[in-house]
Formats: sequence, structure tokens, C-alpha cells
Amino acid sequence: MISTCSLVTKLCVKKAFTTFLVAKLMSNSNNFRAQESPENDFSEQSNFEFSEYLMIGEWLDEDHPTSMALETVQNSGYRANEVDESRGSSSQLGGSNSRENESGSVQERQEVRERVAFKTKSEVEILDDGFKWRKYGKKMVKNSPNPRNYYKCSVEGCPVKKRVERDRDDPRFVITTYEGVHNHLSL
DNA sequence: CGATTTTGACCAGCGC
DNA sequence: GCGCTGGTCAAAATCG
Repeated sequence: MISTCSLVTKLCVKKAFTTFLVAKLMSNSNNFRAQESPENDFSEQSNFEFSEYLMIGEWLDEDHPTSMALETVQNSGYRANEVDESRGSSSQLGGSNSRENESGSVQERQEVRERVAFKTKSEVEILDDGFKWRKYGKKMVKNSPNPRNYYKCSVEGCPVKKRVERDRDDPRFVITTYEGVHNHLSL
């Protein structure tokens, strides 16, 4: 925390802002869905493919450019393993309705989660984004020489997770994927 | 000594 | 059904 060079500081600021922005976006999109609003969401405005996500933003930092992507994940049978135990109110993040309704009649209890991915040019993988994370897993993934690290928000009851891995094609970039919405303020 | 990380095991989903 | 893969658990180790 105290050993900060300007580089890290810059990253911290940017990440904190980014997280704030993401929380904003997520809460907005959730509200849209909750109100059955016919408004378009962000995927309508984005034309770029970024990995498996949709790119919706980009920072042009001279030293550490960051790309950002948003993805909505809908699972009909998300594991009811231990997600909603001891949580109380976090078993459903986005409620149960589907704005896509492409297949129709499948609006039972689909879990809607959202993921936001950042691709940041950085030497370090641990980017302080204003939240406190606890590492709970590490995996070697196929098609990549770099391990993937799994983190949970260490605030009790907060369902947010994130994955951190280095870009397979360009190891100078770190891909951070956030999943879920914080149910608390940062720190 | 409590909190966090490490790391192998375990589990579920998916394709064959 | 089986094996592969990604995600999570949990005990042990490490850290502050």
C-alpha cells in the first residue's frame, strides 16, 4: 500500500474510476431490466468484438492503455450448489426476466449475471481497484501458458468475483474479468 | 494469532 | 460413460 511509485498510483486511480463506472453501468442496466424498459443497453452501441465480450470503452493512457468489455451471461441452470447459502439476498443478481426473449417462453428463473473484462497493459497483475480481494484459486487454462487467478471480494456477503490472467497473445497485458455487482461501497 | 495465499482435490458441464 | 476443462473448496503454509 505504501510502496507506491507513480505508475502504481496511476493505475490505482484509473482502476478505481473504472470500478466505479462499472458499478454505475451495471446498476443502470439492472434497473432497465427491472423496469422492463424498452431502452437499448450498451451492446447496441458497440460494434467491436473483444475476445468473447463486447467492447464498450477504451482508455488511451500513454503508458497503460485499457480496454473494457461488457458481457451479459444468462444461465438457466446455474449451479445452486452453495451460492445462495448464508447469503440471504444475493442469490439472484439481476432478477428473473429476459429482455432478449429470442427463444421466448423461457422466462422462468434465468440467472442473469454480468461480466466486465478489462485488458490493461501492466507489469503487475494485482491492481488496486478500491476493493479488497481474497484469492481462492489458481488454474492453468488451456491455450495459454499463463495461469488464471480467482479472487472473491472479501467483504462478507458480497458476491463479486474476479479473474485475472495475462493475455495469451501479449503477456504485457493483464485481463481482469469482474463478475457480479458489489452490494457495498468500496472499502 | 488472525488473515491471506497456496495448492491439490473435488465437482459440474460438455463433447465425443 | 468417460475424459477433459474450468471453477471452487479447504487444509496447510505463509504472512503481517
